[in-house]
Amino acid sequence: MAPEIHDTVAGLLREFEQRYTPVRRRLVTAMLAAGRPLTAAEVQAAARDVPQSSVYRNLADLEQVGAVVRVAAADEFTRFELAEGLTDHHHHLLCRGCGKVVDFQLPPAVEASVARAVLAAARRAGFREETHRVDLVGRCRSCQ
Amino acid sequence: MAPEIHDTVAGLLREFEQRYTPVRRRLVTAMLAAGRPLTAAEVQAAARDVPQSSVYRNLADLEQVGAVVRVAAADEFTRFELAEGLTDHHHHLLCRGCGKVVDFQLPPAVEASVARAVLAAARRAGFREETHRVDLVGRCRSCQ
DNA sequence: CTACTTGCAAATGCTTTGCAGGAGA
DNA sequence: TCTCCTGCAAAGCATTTGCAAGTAG
Repeated sequence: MAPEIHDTVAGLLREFEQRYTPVRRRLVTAMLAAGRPLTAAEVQAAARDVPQSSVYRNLADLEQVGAVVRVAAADEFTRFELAEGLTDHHHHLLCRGCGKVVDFQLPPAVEASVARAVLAAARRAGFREETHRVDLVGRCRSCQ
Repeated sequence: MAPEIHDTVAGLLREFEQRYTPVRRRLVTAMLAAGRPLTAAEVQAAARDVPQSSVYRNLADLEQVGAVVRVAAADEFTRFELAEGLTDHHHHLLCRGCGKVVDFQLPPAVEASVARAVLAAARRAGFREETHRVDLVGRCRSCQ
C-alpha cells in the first residue's frame, strides 16, 4: 500500500513541477505511519533531522498540491494528515484536555445521510462543497 | 429573548464569582446580534471602545464559564459564538476562500442518527462526548 | 476594603519568510 | 545552468499576560 501512496504524492507534486524529495518522503512516511493527524512538532519528531522550517514549508507545499490537509483540533496546534484519496474518508475524535486526535468512521448509512444533508445545506447557502467534517469534541480516557 | 440570554450569562458568571460587567454585556450583545461566529477582531469592531486585550480576556472568561465557545474555521482566525443552551444546536459552513462562517442545521432525523453514531464511536475509543461538530468546508458564492 | 476588571504595553509562541548555498534534471 | 529545494536566522502576527489603576459589592 505504501508504494502506491508515494507514487500518488510524487504525481501530485509533478503536476505542479515540484519534486518528491527525500525530505518530503520522510514527512509523508511519518504521517502514513501515524494513522492520525500530527502536529508540526510531531511530524518533525518522527522525521528526524528535518529542521522546523523545512517541516512547515514542505507541509505547506504538500498541502498546496493536495497531498496533505490541515486539521483543526481542540487545542492551539494545527495538525496535518494525508488527504483523502491517499487515505480513506474518516472523521475525528478531539480531546479537549490534551488535544489528542483519533480517527473514526461513521457507519456507511449514517455517512451517506450526512453527506446528503450537508450538501443540501451548502446548496441552499450558495456554498460549493469541498469536503465535510464530523468531529466529536470531548475528553479521552486519560483526561476525564 | 435577549433578556433571558443576558440573565443566563450573568448566572453562569455568578457561579464562578465573576461579574456581568458592561464590557462583557457588550461582547455578548455583539455575538447575539451577529448570529454567526465572529473573530476577535469582529467582536471588537462590534463592541466599540473595548480594547483588544479586554476582548480576548473576556471572551476567554466567558468561555470558561460556558457562555461562549471557540469555533475553528478554515482560516487562521479563531472565532467565537454563544454556547449551546444560549442558542440552538447548529453546524457551520466554512469558506476556504475568505474564512466566512455560516450557521446551518441538519434535518432532525439526520441530526439524531449522527448524534447516535458519534456517541457510539466515542464510547468505543474511550472518549466522553462533550459536543460534536458537523462542518462543511468549501467555497462561498463570492469565492468560487 | 477586598476581590474582580480594565487597559496599556510588552511578551509569548506557533508559523512564515528572506537569503545564500546545494542539488536534481 | 536553470529551477527547485534546504537550512539558518529573523520576522510576523494572533493571542496572552504583567502590572498598576479602577470599580463593584
